[in-house]
Amino acid sequence: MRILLADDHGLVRDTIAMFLESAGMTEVVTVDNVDEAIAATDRSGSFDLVLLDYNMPGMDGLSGLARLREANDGRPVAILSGTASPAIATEAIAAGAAGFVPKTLGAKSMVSAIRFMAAGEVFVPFEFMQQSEARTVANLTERETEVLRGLCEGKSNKEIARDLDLQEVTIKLHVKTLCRKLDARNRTQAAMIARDRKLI
Amino acid sequence: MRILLADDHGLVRDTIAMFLESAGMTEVVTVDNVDEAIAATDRSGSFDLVLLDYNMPGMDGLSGLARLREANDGRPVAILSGTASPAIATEAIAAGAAGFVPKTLGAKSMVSAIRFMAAGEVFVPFEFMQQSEARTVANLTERETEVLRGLCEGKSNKEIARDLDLQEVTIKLHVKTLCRKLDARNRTQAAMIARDRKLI
DNA sequence: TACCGGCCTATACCGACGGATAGACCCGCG
DNA sequence: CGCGGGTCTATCCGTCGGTATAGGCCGGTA
Repeated sequence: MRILLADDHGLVRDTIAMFLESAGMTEVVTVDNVDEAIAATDRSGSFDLVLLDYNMPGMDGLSGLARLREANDGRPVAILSGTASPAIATEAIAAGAAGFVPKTLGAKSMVSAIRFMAAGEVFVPFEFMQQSEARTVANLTERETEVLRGLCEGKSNKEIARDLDLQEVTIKLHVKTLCRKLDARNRTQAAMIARDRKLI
Repeated sequence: MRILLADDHGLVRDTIAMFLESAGMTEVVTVDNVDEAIAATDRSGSFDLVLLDYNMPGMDGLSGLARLREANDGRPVAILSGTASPAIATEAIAAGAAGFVPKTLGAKSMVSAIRFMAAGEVFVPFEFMQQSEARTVANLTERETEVLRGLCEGKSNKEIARDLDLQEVTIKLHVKTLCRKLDARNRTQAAMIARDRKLI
């Protein structure tokens, strides 16, 4: 199996390459930027799999991915990254990546993943995607989060007041401060924002 | 690599087993129910990977998974299914499954997946999880979905009316029917339900 | 001690929302 | 043709939500 590995961190690149060769990959070509990667495909034909570091000279977000996909004649191109988020992984897949390999993956697992992607399947580690995406907590007090929970359940101020054993006016107050903190214009938008940012 | 394959469909079971053996698995034991699977682990020790069909005598949801996990000394046990939903897959992983293999997976990919899981990683096919989960559409008219979209953006009736070039009263009407159709008590709950059921 | 911030309560106002009812238009279908 | 469903509009009314102002309580801190 012929692999092209593009990563600008020399140490990472070389150790991965050595491991892949010892795992039985017939040829592992390494480069340290996108342009060289394209040159490599021109020189020696398309690879069974191309691994691209997400943070690398010339990548420019996902446009480097598109260029390599074209250069590799539509055969699988995957993204490799130590830092990227699940959202970026999803974008990459949507943009046609064959998979997403976080550098936290174990070496043996990486080999299996590479075989998997070379077979034409899409690979993304499950536990990586389950990461709950930063959860940008907006400095809410305990009361406010309780009220926000009620909002997200579509309750009225009166109901929330009853549930928390408070007065309705108090809930109104909290809702107002919640709207200010979350930059929402009303309770509905506050609830939607809360769900988006997963701070329920 | 020693594999235990438990599936009550004889044809599926035998073809998968033959393919796995031809792919270099040293030993593939096949059984057709949970009890026999446990007996197999007792007889010949733990396996590198156990594959359990989700719909099989004795499975009883995910309790069969728990029994096999114990019987296999904590080594990987994965779920195999042709029908189960992404939600069930997520549950299975949460319950300690090593992965989830839909029967739509290609044979070569399945072998890679098995190697991956045997290496201790959690495997779930990305495109399988992306399936947008039924999208239980609640028979909404075109207008209603437009209004619902506005609701989900936290807009007021007046704003929605302006955007759709209608009168505010009309929006009120649609909001009311939306609440009835979605079984919501107010706009906020309607918006949350819409998001949950992914019908925006 | 005095002060501050988080929390709770109260009163009051106004606009928005939710519900009911009713009339009108257009279009497809039996 | 009549009928029903979807759509838009209108009026009315009660409730709820959002804002403002003002004050009391409590725990931590300068």
